Amino acid sequence: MLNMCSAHDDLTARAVIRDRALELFALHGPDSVTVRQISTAAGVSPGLVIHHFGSKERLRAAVDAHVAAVFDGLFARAAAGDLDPADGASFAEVFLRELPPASPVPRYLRRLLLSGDPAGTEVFRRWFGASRATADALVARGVLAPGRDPLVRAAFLMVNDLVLLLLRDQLADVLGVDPLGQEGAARWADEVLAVYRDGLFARGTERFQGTER
Amino acid sequence: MLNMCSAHDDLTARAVIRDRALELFALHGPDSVTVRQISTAAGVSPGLVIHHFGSKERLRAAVDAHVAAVFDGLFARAAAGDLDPADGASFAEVFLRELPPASPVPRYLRRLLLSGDPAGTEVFRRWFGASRATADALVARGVLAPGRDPLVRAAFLMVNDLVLLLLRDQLADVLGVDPLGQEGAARWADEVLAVYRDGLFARGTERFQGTER
DNA sequence: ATCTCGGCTGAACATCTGTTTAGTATGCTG
DNA sequence: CAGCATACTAAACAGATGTTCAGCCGAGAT
Repeated sequence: MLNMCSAHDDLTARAVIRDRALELFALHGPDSVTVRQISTAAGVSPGLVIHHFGSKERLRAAVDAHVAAVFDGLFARAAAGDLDPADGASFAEVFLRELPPASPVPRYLRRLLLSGDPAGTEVFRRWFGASRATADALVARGVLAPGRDPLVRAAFLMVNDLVLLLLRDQLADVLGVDPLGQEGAARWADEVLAVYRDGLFARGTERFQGTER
Repeated sequence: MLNMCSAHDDLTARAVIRDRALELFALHGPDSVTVRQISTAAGVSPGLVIHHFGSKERLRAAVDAHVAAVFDGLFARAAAGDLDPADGASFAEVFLRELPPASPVPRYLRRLLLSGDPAGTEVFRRWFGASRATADALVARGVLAPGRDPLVRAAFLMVNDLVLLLLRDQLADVLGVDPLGQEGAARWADEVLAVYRDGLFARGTERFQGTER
């Protein structure tokens, strides 16, 4: 099984520091994490962290770049058709399945997107580009209706997907089931597809949709 | 001089400190903001901040409570039908219209939700409760179809709305227009309503829209 | 063998952190 | 009036923070 933790050699202390920093940053936010916490988590001295990255800020930038690279890889594989969308066809789900179960990357992405960091904006742009591309493809194949405002429609579909990553914990709280887990994802996809298929409003024809899945 | 500490805020230094802290917390995150920054922003000494709130952590809690109270007020007014949903019927839009244009509250809410703070979870719960109530009401009036999974459907509708607050900046970036501004909100609501009405998939009956590509 | 060099450490550095303390001014109450 | 409580400040405190520095260690080159 291939791991996307690093392109080349992996066990170098530099990479260990970066990975531990990623985890801690994702969990508590970069500002609340100290160099000493990172260094002890990586089993090295605080000085070595600075020695390798120059400063805490540059370490943060390196982690940003690393996460962006992970997403680049995922987008590239998605564009190459390497990842089968399966049913549901949700980027978020596919990505989550592609990463290790306890990967800190999604959590870090939340921080990246909601903090307004340029690196987060860049990932968002790329994600949107991919979303738009697949939407266009589905429209070309006659599956999706383009709508009057394809740009906005693509954005709408994308954030409907992305929001599962962002609000996963809160949704799990009120729903009582993890919307990205086994059962929750099924229920969520079911309902979303129902809306996408039949719309939201009560129709004159009584709601009787025999189409079971 | 002014009266002593009272829950009913006005120009008391305590309230000023709280408000400046809210702004700074919303902008940079509570962990990156120092007591001294807050005190100079409020025009007081660092000691006074501690004198009034006991500690920085308790100040943060006070700000959380204040934001929660603001939302409580909005929810109460919404429940009382005091806010007209207008068209589009988006909670996020209505709330944003109700707050001062440069209010730090939405930005603070983002942090609250992403940080997993209990206060954020509480606001989310309340928001979901309100969402579910209005959804139920619309179903009872025969406007909305309940769907097979009303809980999930209500959550879906709610986060479709909430995501505009969370990703406003990123969406504005890729769309080229603020989705909560004048023009952007209209375009967004148009497209969302179209999906909610007609669904997403190309129907047998072709709708001719053909201008693009 | 020596030399060198990069990974690495331990202790120190200056600065910044939240908080405390001592003290002042002012208004309220007896 | 004295007495007291409150809003507030200036200065200091202990500890944490990011960073620097002198030096150790082991491997590869000469």
